[in-house]
Amino acid sequence: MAKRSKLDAKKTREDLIGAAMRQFEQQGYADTSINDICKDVGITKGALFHHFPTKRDLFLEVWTRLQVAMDAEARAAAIEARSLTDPYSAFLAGCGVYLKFATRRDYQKIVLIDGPAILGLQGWYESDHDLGTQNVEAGIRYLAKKGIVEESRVSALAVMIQSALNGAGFALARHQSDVTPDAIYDAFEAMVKGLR
Amino acid sequence: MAKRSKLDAKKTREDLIGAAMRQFEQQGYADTSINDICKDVGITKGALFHHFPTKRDLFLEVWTRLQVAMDAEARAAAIEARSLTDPYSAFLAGCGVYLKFATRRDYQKIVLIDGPAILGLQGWYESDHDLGTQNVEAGIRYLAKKGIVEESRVSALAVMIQSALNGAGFALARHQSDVTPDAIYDAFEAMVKGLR
DNA sequence: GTTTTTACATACCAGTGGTATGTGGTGGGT
DNA sequence: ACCCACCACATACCACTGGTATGTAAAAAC
Repeated sequence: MAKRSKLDAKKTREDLIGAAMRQFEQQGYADTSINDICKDVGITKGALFHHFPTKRDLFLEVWTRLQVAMDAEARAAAIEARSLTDPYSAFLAGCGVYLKFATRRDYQKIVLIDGPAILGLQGWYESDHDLGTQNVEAGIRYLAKKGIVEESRVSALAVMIQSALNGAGFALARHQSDVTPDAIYDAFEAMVKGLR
Repeated sequence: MAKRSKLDAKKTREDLIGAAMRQFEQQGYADTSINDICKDVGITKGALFHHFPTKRDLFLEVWTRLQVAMDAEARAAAIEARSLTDPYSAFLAGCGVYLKFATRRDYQKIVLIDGPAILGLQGWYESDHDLGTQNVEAGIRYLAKKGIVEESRVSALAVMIQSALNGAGFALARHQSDVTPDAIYDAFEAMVKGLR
């Protein structure tokens, strides 16, 4: 046992998050046991509970990592598109990134499916104020400033459009014959275009 | 112990479902223990596992009850509105009923939040084919027949609009100042009207 | 009237998340 | 150079969980 330095502690913490990320994605939160995660990392429960006071806290960390990754990518895409083309397609670009994440297995299982059940609706929206909502709402608010949608509808549209993208992600993950990525993009554009 | 007839068995079964419904709503699936439900009903675990082979099956029964109730109400509202006015407002009437359910605490907690985590995406859609999706899709398909939306977009629009209504229900439940029922209805109409 | 089935109760199990405590190495203060 | 508080773990233990195996008395079937 030569590992006691602070640097090694940081590493074990990251290992824990990594192992938890994998197992939460593959088996879900409920079917992932603390012991399994520890065995995966090669430590004992004492270590895990030293880094994370509860299983929920570990999950929250994993959840946050995914949200932050999504946020960064969406923000970058929106900013880039915004400077190149019109605000409308900039908004669509941001939505495209979010939709991409909503199709990913890990994002689905951890953020969209287990997230609400573990963190609760309160925690879901309180924890970092749900970066997904923030992004979509920022995009719509931008459209409102440009006069494309009505100011009073921004908040309501934001929650609905974000949810719509979530549902689209789920539908795509199911690989139903008539719900293809193209069909989703097409229908989404048709739905959003009507706002003008 | 005079209760052994089939009639009494039916009653205990209903009692179990009722108690489970309440506790699943108030404490969530994970924080509701089999023992608590049994204590509530006044029986032992042996009886519960006689009626439901697993905790998940009991949850599925509760989940189904809610879905069936929603389906009946939505179907009735849509049919009534359809015979009175145009297909478009008939569709809106059905969506209104679904939105009403999406705002209810029990429907939120059991069907929308815990449902996906417990049943999984597969089970969510397989169990009775998700009556919510069925209803929304039927409405949109009806609109397509009337030439109001494009036939090819029906499935994609269905999943997205249903999800949008879910998100709207959650937003309404949070009582945010700028997301009022009126704002939601207004924005939803604006979003759907654009499809024509 | 006997047998089978139903509707429970009882006793028990492995595994769970969580806690209390122990312990050896590390790093900062002097 | 020494000391000691603290840190990063390990160990041992806990109440409780969902689930099972078995028992049992009443009801239904024949």
